Amino acid sequence: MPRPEPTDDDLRAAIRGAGLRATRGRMVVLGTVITADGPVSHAELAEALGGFDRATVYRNLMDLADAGLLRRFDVDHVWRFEALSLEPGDPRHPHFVCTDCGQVECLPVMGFEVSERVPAAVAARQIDVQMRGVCDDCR
Amino acid sequence: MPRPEPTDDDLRAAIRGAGLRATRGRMVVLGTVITADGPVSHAELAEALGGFDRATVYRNLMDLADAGLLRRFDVDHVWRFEALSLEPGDPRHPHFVCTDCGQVECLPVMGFEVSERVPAAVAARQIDVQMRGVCDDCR
DNA sequence: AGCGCATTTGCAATCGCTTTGCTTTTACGC
DNA sequence: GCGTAAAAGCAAAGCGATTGCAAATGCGCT
Repeated sequence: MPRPEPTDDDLRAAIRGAGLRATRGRMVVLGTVITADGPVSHAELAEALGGFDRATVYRNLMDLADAGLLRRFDVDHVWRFEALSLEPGDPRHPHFVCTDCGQVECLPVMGFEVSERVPAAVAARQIDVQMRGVCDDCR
Repeated sequence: MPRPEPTDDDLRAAIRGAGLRATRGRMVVLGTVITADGPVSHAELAEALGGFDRATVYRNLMDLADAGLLRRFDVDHVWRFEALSLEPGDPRHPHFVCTDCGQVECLPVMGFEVSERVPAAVAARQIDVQMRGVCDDCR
C-alpha cells in the first residue's frame, strides 16, 4: 500500500489535472497520503505536517477528496483518507479496524458470494467494507 | 424491525439478565429503541424521552450496548443504536449501513476467501463485517 | 516580467456530538 | 429496613469537524 515517493511534477500534474491549484500545501498533503502506511486521519496528518495550519490541512484533504484524488471514509467518528489507486477500475479494498487500539489497516480485496437477498449496492460491490476485530498486536 | 411493545417484565428481565440494574431509565431507553422504526441516535432519544437527562440517556445507551442488548453503529459521525434480535442465530452476520439515510439492515452471512496476508482475527472469522453504501430506497 | 484576480492560507473561533466529574438518589441483596 | 454500590441529575469539558475574515499566493494574460 505504501507507494514510491511521487515527484513534485507528478503531484502538480495530478492536482492541476483535477482542476485545483497546485499549492505547496496540497502537494505535501497529497504526497504524504500517497506514501502513508495506511489510511491517515486529519489529526495525524496535521501533526505530521508541522508547518501547515490544521484548518489548511483539513481544507486540503477535503478539496483533494472532493476532486477525486483521495478517498474519504468514516471510521468511528474520524474521517480517514487514502490515495486512490491510479490503476483502472480501482476496486475498493476492505479495511480492518482494531476494536482495541483503533488501528486501521488495508486488507486485500476479497471475493465474496452474494445471495439474492442483498441491497443492489452490495450485489454491485459498490460498497465500502469494514471488518472489525482485535488486531494481531492486541491479541 | 419495529417490534411489539415489550412488557415491563420483559424489559426488566432482559436488563437484569445482562447483569445491569433494571432502572426506570434503562427500561424506558431499551423499550424505546426496541419499538423504534429504525436505528435511533442519542440526540433523537434524548429529545423523545423528555423526562431524562441527556447524560443519563447517553450512559444508558452505552451501558445497554456494552451489555449486549443494543448494537451501536457509526453513521456520519453520529452513533446510532438498535436493539439486538432476541432470535437465536449467528450474531456475527454482516450489516449494511446506508451512507445516505443511516438505515442499517442485516445481511446474510457471506463466505469470503481469505488470503494469507490478513490479521489472524480475519483469518479466523472473529470479526464483525460492515458494508457501507447507498441503500435501495436512496438510490 | 508584471499585473490582477480568484483562490488559498493562517489565525481565531465556533459547532455539534460525545463524554466526564461530582453529589445526590436509588436498586437490590441481605 | 439497612447498607452499599450503582445510577441519575447538573454542570461542564472534550474532541473532531467546520467556518469567518483578512492576508498571501497561484496562474492566466499581456
